[in-house]
Order: sequence, then structure tokens, then C-alpha cells
Amino acid sequence: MDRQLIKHVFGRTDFGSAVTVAGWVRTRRDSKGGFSFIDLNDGSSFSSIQVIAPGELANYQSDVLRLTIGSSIAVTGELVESPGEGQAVEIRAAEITVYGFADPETYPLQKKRTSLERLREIAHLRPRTNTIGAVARVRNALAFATHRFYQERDFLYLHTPMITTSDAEGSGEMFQVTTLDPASPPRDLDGNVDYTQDFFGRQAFLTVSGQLEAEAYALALDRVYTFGPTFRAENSNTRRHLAEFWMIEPEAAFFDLDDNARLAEDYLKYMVRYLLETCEEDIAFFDKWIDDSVLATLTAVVDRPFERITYGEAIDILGKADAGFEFPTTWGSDLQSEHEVYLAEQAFDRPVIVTDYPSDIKAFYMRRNDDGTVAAMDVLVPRVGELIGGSQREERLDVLAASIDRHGLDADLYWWYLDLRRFGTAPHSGFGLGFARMVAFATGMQNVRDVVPFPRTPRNAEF
RNA sequence: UCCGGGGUAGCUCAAUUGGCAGAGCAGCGGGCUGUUAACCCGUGUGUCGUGGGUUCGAGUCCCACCCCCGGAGCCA
Repeated sequence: MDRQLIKHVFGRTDFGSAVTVAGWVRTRRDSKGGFSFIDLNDGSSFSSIQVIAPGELANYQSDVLRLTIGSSIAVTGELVESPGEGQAVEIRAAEITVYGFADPETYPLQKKRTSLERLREIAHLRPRTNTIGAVARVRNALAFATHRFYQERDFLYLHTPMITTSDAEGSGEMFQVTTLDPASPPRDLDGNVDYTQDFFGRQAFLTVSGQLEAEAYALALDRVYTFGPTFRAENSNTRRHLAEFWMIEPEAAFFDLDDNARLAEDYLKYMVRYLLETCEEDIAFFDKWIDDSVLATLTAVVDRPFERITYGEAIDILGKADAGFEFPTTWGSDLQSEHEVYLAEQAFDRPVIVTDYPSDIKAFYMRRNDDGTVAAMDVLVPRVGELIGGSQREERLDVLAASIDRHGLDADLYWWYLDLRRFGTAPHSGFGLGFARMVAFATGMQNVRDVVPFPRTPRNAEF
């Protein structure tokens, strides 16, 4: 079939020429003049194209008048300038082929607005809605911009493993990976499960981060980034958490914290700029129907420099704020959600990079500063809170070993990680960006469950 | 996991002190119209989340559980 995507038809002005499109019916409106209007969408653009189905079509009575929302058809006809308002072009059909009807009695989507909660229950059909379709296009644009950004800066795309045998990669519960029979696993003499008989000869899990492996490659290939799934078995029931989510983790040799922060800012600006250039119609939709501050927020990301403060300065600001915080804002306590939101929305109203946290509240691998803080950085954005977490890594063998010890971790498990400092160590930095949170930030969608095609959360893995 | 709010027609919701379970939308039938989430008339729809209990009588009151949503924590 010599078919065109609908988004390409919109750009045509060669009225009178032949055109073929295919997609799913959004609405059908019948005219007493003996013809019908069909709004057809194939997901290639936010807008549907209007098809005029003349009553003279051979299957007008038998097929066209039975078309309802969700039906799939192909249309061949003539491109015409639309005499009606609301669209510049339309298609006067000469032939309409029906691939599948969608029984309106049972098809869950109707012309009326459906709640996002309801759409989660029909995740296989929700990409046919305006909102979720737009989310999918934005998500795609952000993913593409991510690769383009890092490739342009000579970062090498690295595939880190999804299965790990380290049960101490970071905080958080991990999903176990096993081929043992859960009903009757082999036991050792003490009665414990004998994982030496498991597939990997030891206990294995789904990864919570590709960072440690990325560091190994950064200390050989200079600049790398990962872009893949990670898993957390936490029983988190919030609009910001998923059990399975994609993360982008750049890692760069000879980058200090300042280089790292600059990379993060450049990356976010690059993504947003690309989005505004390529998804104008989708963003306009989000701004109108989902969150009327989205466009202004995104524009500000591109136009204004990010605020950069230290943890100590953040504590000062929060301490002076008259915001009735529930949690204390004393030095040494971690920033709570309410604090992050205050900083990004009230205090600065733009992305804020907070650096140099107390070592006690941060991960073992972060580089220790002389004053007892670590070279960590979090990027906080309005509405979403923490979007990026990163640090300069501890490259000094003795300091790292001491940190592992102080965090109560088993140094033997990190033998290869320590090797990276034992042989040709170098300063390096990196960060992780939660992709779902980025999509939520970019669209104004409140819940990450609505920006991931088939979200996995506690008790939910239907599709 | 903790706190709070919910679960009633396909969808979104209502139902007074416990007293015949309703409306809008969608669907279907008809009318009207180069229409734009079209409009007008007519029309059907129930495991009231599940299981117990109180009562002459429970959507409504009590107990337990399940699920969903929001907030918190954990974090990206």
C-alpha cells in the first residue's frame, strides 16, 4: 500500500492529488447531505485528519455508517482544501477499507473524556487517546534527544547488565532472580537455601543501577552513558515511583563536580529545547488540558541558568523560610520532599542544583570533601522534585575503602570496584536521571504511571 | 509500610434520620445539520468492592479483608 502517515499529509498543498492514509477512527459525524465526516488518527501527529466519506462509496451503507471510535480503516482518495473551519486539508475518500470494527457496546474508549486512573486499567488501549498518544511522542523525542546529546559530546552508549549478584549496590529492596523451585529449593546443612545450586551459583538480583559498571568503562573510554531499565522492589505507592523504570546514567572521566553539574544542566536544556522544537502541538495540548504552567516552565528551563547552591546554603534558606515545614531543616538532616519543592518552586522557581551534602546521608562512593561533606549533587525541578542525583566519585583507594567500611558494607564484594582505584585511578563523575520523572516534568503529567507505556507498581503488572 | 480519601449502570457521579437504586454521558432508534467533544426527541442498563454481623428492613450502621487514589517514607 502506497500509504502516507497523516502528519505528512498535513504539510501537503498539492490539492487534487491522490492520497492514502490508514488509522483508527476517532469520531464519525453523518451529514444529511448523504455523506459522513470521519476523524482519522494514526498516532503520527496529535491532530486527526478529516475524511469526507461520500454516500456514493460502494460500502457506505454497509461499512461507513457502522464506523465508530476505535475502528481501523484505510482511506484512498483525493487531497482537497477544506471548506470548513478547523482544518486546512481533508481527504475526499474514493475508497474506504475496513480492517476491524470496534463494538461501541464493549469498546472502553468513547468520545467523552476518560479518567487517567481508568486508562491505567486499559493500558493496551490508552495509547489511542489524545493524552497518552502525546505522552508517547514526547517520551520518544526525549529519548532521541538523549542519544543525540551524548553522541554529539562523544559519550559512548554503554549497555550495563540488568542482572547483578551484588546485594549491596545501593539502598532499596531488589528483585531476586532465580531458577530454583520456590516450593522446594535446595538446602544446605544449616537449612538455608543453597544458592550455589542456583543458576549463577550465587544469589542474583535485578539491578538498581548501572553506575558501578559504567565507572569501569568511563575509566577506560573516558565518557560513557547508560540508558536502560532498572528495578526497585520497594513497596512505594506514590505518583513518583515505579518498580521498573528507565534511567540515563552518564559517567565521565576527569570530570569534577562542577563539570558534572554543567553536563546535567546542558543535558536538560538540550532535551527541552529539542522537545519544544519537535513536539509543539503535543506540548500545546499539555499546556491547555493538563497543566497550564508547562510551557512557561519549559521555556524557563531553556532561557534561564539553573540556580546552584550548596546543601549548607539550602539549609539556611529553608531555615529562614516561613513555610511551616513538617520536618526539621537542621544541618545533617536530609532534604525532604517538602524542602525540595520549596527550593525549586518558591525559593527559585526554576531548576536548582544542590551540592556538597553531609556524607552521612549520601552513598559510599561519593567523593569526600575536606570539610566532611561529599561532592554530591541533586537537581531539583518544580513539581517533580529530585530529577537527577549524582556526584563526583571517590577515586582515592584508601578513602573509598574507609567509606565502604564506615557504611557497614563488605569490601570483598567490591573487589573489582576497588581495583578501578588500585590501577590507574582518575577523578570522575556522573549522575542518574529518572526518565519517567523527566517525561512527567516535560508534559505536566502528575503521575509517572501515566508516562510509562505499561507501568509496574506494587500489585500491578497486568500487561 | 504508615496516614487520609474512595469503590454504586459501559464511563463520570448522586442517593436526606436506615425505608421501592437515580442522573448525565456513551450506546441504540428517529429527526436535523459542511460537521468539529455537533444538536433535538425517544430508549435500556445494576454481584451497590468481597465476606460476615446488627435490624422488620442495609448502598447507608458495625467488624474483617481486597483493590484504587492522594500524601509521607524509601528513592530516580
